[in-house]
Amino acid sequence: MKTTEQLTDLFRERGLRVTLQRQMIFGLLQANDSHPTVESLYERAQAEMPTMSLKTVYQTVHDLEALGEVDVLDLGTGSLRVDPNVEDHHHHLVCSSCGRVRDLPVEFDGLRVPNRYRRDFTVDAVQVIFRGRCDDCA
Amino acid sequence: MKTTEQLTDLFRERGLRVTLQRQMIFGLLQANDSHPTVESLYERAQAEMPTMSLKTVYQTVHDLEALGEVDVLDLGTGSLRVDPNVEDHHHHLVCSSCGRVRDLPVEFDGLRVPNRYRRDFTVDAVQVIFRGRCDDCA
DNA sequence: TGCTTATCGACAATGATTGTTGGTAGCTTC
DNA sequence: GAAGCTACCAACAATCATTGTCGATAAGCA
Repeated sequence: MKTTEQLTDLFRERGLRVTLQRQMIFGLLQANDSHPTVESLYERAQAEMPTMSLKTVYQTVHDLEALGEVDVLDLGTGSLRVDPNVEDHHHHLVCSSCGRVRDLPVEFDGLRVPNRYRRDFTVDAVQVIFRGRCDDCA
Repeated sequence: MKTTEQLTDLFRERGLRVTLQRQMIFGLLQANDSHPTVESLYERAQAEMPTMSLKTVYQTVHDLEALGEVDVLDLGTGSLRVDPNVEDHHHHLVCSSCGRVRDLPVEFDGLRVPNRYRRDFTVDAVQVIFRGRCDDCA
């Protein structure tokens, strides 16, 4: 995703207002590869800004998603994960127990739907999820 | 998954009781490749057995899952999908709009997590989801 | 500086799934 | 075939993540 300054400009260009709350959320997501849940972003934000509301975090995350600055992933862990790395296409390794997520580079490119199975469908994305258990949970 | 008769035996072996409700659900899942939601199974069951409860469908589906007779999938469509095809490993093509699901054969076997990314993790499954739009939704 | 309106925070509502409970009915044993 | 044990049933309430509503506030523009 872009830097906080670039996001500020981008939001204003689109007629969106840049508030302290939003700037804090921008900051929490910068170079964050922990795939945080919305709830966990909220907790971290609230520690510094006690009036932050959960709704505001959801709202801002969805605004960022609409601008293509983050991916909001459902990895089957019960809640959505925010992934600010939209630059490098990658896959995910997920702990089935605690929900921890690790990014994986795409070393097996060319995953395609065989032609005869494409009928009636326009395919536009592949998501690969490896599931397992992290050492802390094993 | 096994036939209704085989499932009846299997349930009894495990000390589970086989009721009319469960047999009806077994029947609804036989050779069903539509990846139904629990809710849709419930609706179909209720049409023939008006007293069927949603809880019973959830319960039975989870019992079948525990016995390895169905997979319960979270494909990001908002509700769980029941997949009775546990025999042939396969992947899925999902319509982002209506949630329709099609099975895909595994033509790209050997998807592996590169060794250096496996540290601290024991990987035991891969899930590949192709996303797109079906013609009805396009 | 003042105005317009997007955003805020508080609260209630939704939808999918699970917990609880008294009564019922499968299965086993005799 | 009858009796008893207990898993299962259906109805209801509760939970969790997420979204809708709304009056008050403050961001950005003129």
